[in-house]
Amino acid sequence: MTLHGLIRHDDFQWHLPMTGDMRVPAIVYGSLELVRAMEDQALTQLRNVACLPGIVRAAMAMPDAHSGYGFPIGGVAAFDPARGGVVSMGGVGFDIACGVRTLLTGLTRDDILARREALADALFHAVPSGVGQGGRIILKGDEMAQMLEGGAAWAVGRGYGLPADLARIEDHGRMPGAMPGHVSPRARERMRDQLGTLGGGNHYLEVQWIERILDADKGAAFGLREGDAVISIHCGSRGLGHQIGQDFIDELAPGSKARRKGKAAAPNPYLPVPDRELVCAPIDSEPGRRYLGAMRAGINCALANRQVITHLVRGVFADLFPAARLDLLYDVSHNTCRAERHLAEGKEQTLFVHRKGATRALGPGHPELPDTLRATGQPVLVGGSMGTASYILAGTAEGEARSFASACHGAGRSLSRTEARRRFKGRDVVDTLQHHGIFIRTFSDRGIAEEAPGAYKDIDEVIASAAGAGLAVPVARTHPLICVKG
DNA sequence: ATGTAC
Repeated sequence: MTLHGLIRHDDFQWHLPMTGDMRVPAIVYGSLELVRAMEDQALTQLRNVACLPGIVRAAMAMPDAHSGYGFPIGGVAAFDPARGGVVSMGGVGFDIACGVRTLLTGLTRDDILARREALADALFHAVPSGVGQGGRIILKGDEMAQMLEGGAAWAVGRGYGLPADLARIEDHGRMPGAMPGHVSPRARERMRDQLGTLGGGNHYLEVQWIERILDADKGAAFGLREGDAVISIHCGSRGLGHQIGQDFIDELAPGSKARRKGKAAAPNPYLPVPDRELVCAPIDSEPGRRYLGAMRAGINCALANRQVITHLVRGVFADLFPAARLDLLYDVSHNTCRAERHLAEGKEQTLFVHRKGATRALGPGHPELPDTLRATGQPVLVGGSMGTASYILAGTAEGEARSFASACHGAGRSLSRTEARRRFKGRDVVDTLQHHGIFIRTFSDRGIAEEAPGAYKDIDEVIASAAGAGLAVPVARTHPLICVKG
């Protein structure tokens, strides 16, 4: 059958054949229900991505995909630098290295319930949240450049967290190749007091309990037990990542800001692209290398941010649950472009994989995994919407082969922020969730309305699709107890 | 996502 021009390949995979300027086909992973509900604009964007130079195999959409800036959120695309492949700001996403990390607590749901009000208040107090909010750490002198260069490894060196944390972070907590010199003064200025802050939008700090283990062996290997409490932190590179993306779009998209200011727009030989929002530069070009260097600095910023927040959370638990030890399960970014080795067109090659609202999912045996995770595959952390379940999955060999080792990153929006604000009232949403035993702490009623569970797809359906497509295997389903929301 | 516009 066909839907939106997609041809059904099997229960969870749909193909968009090459038409017009497409250089490769497009693939959408998802159940009939999810694909039927997918916005036309997300599919148009996917088709546009398939037109970009140097794209390899296919433009892909994960089951949680929806429309974004240029690329769909939930989009995956890999480019070959040797064939004019590009890097795109819209393909990384504005919030560079936005991601999730999950901490084990060794505590049970009942332990948390006994101190729930105090814990919710203490976390809300300890971790600054909200749009534009700064924190108590001010980066001075060379510290900004060191943080952008060193990521979570820098943070651990400064006493924020434990050396053992680093093995449980992508790239061991530090993305190599960062070029802080290509991060604008304005981007740095925005970050000056934002390290260790959650931000707004869909970012959160949740205490969750494991209501179901879905794969006993992998669950045990991850240290997960039914009834235990875990902590999930979802945030990114705050104003810095956003400013990096904006700076490069302004530079590379003629006719945007530079022209408005009366300056000559920087000549960009790489445009036109099918959509101005897909503005990009060849990986092997001066601006491409500069953006990659700045973007990698943005990745380190997000890794450092989640590391510092972890330290703040540990401080809270040290007060309220002195016996608890908060071990890091894993930290994954879901807005990145990474150079990775993949088997494509019959040979192993280095490709630049954009994952925008998509999670890397390495299968068992992958050399980049730490020894402790080598046998199970990479933990794939998929955050649900506020008040709904989240999942922990594991990467698979099939996923490595099919989707450049990528899986979904969340529930995925089903309503725009504007539409969500129109339909829901923040106060009501908080009351309803409280009634269901989920404690929300926030400064922003408006943010709550935008993030209402009803504005998101059904996470269970998304996970069933990712699992059905073989992209990752579900290991545990968690449910929120406390949610600190920007 | 975002000092939700400079």
